[in-house]
Amino acid sequence: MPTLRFYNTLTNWKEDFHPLIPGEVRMYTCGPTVHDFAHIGNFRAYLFEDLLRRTLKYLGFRVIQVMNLTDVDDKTIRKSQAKSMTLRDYTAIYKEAFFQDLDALRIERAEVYPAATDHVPEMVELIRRLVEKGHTYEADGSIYFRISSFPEYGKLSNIRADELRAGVRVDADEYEKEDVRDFALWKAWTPEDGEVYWETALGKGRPGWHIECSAMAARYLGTHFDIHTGGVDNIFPHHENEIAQSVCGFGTKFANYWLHNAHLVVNGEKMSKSLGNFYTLRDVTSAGFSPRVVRYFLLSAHYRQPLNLVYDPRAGVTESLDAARSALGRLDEFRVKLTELGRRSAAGDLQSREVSDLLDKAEEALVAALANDLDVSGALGAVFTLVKEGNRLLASGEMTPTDAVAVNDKLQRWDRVLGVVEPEAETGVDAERIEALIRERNEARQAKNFARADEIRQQLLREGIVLQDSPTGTRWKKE
RNA sequence: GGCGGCGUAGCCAAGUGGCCUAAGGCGAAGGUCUGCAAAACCUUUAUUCACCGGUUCAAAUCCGGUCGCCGCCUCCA
Repeated sequence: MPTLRFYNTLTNWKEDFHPLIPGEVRMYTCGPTVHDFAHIGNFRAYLFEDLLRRTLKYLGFRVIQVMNLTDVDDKTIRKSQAKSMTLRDYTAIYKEAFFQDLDALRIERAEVYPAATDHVPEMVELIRRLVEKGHTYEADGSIYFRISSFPEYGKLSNIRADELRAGVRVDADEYEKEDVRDFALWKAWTPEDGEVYWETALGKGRPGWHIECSAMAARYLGTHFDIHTGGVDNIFPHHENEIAQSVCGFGTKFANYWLHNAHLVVNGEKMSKSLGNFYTLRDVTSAGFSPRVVRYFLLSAHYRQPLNLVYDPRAGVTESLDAARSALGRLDEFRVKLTELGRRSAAGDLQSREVSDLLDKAEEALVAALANDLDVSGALGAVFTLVKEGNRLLASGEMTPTDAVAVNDKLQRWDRVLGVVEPEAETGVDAERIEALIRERNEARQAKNFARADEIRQQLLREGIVLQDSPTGTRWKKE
């Protein structure tokens, strides 16, 4: 097995990975704030984390992943109030939608999805520890973390107090903070919070945003664990603050490796509602692209590289997703041929030397790429090199039925880490009727009645069914 | 202004000291095959890695500088 290496934001270096407990990886991944549908840029982050956990498992590690659900913050409170709903009812809608999207995108479930509102006692306990150790101060009933009490503050992001851009707004209602980087651990209740509050030892109020991750990570992973991930935008202040809270509160180290994914950009611009280039998974699937195509696209570039989605459906521009769909189509065609040939294999048949060498080399290339800081482009390169070589052997007749089974098995095995090989289940298609029409067409072709044959081809084409004749029979697929 | 990332073919995108006269995908051109149509296969599509210096026997890869792009700088993955 090649050495597994990750780029660690903490050290700005690609490092060899060594988990705290051999063979086991504990990771915390920042999850969604459930006040709206997640957009496909958000899913790039969750897909990166999915690739990370699948890669670790593929390489033989046991993985314990925790992803938080942030179901209380200013925005969420405001939006639920606007709908006259309780916080719980309101966030339930988006929690459900989030899990539907995860399933559609074939994102493996984490081991635990703790919701912030279910862990207030743990947060209160951590804040209490921070108060005891003198890392906090109180102002108007709210409790703030005092940055100056933690000399290591800024190590992750390399941001120093004197480097913060001068003149940038300091929220008017936070004038009482001693340092602009100080942040709220506990927010005292205000009338705008309405029904949203907890009566605790700290008073009536609600937790600050950062504290949930420190508290829930400790609860499910321990205070010192292996990997923490999130989008680059979280480096400062969120992750910096998590480190401060956890290290000061628990007195242990926090995460050993920090991995951050770059953003998805759309036509070279940041995705935002105001620019009108803001897309949810629902938007893209209703434009005719399957979640599998979206998964392939979002996964295809290295996670630390900004990924550009060339997409403007109103102008008919769908380049990126078209390319992804074509590439998957090529893979699907290959697998159909392998399956057809594989059916003729018999027990005791030998695999050819050439194919087994090809598979060994491909496996080596795939694993080496993934172990190198999740170089998924390199891994897909290995997949398509196998497709290309395999097609060559198929065309020249050098591939035996047993070889075909072996190649197909290999692709299926790889799908455990890639999650893009299996085609989407066809829905709304009457396969028996189509096959009956294909039989009729082939009889017509035998009888040289090509007019009838073409008629059937056209009829099916109107339904979006494409026929492909081959020496071994006629295949069909939905376009 | 500070911090971080990045600039590789028409487009997307790997490769971070020698196997690179640079993977893979999309697109394009020619050919083989084919009742039609497609797929597949073969060939072609970067002697070059933003630019300029330097280190080295050897650089897309390391160092310095220049130009350009993106992100973060208080709650956005």
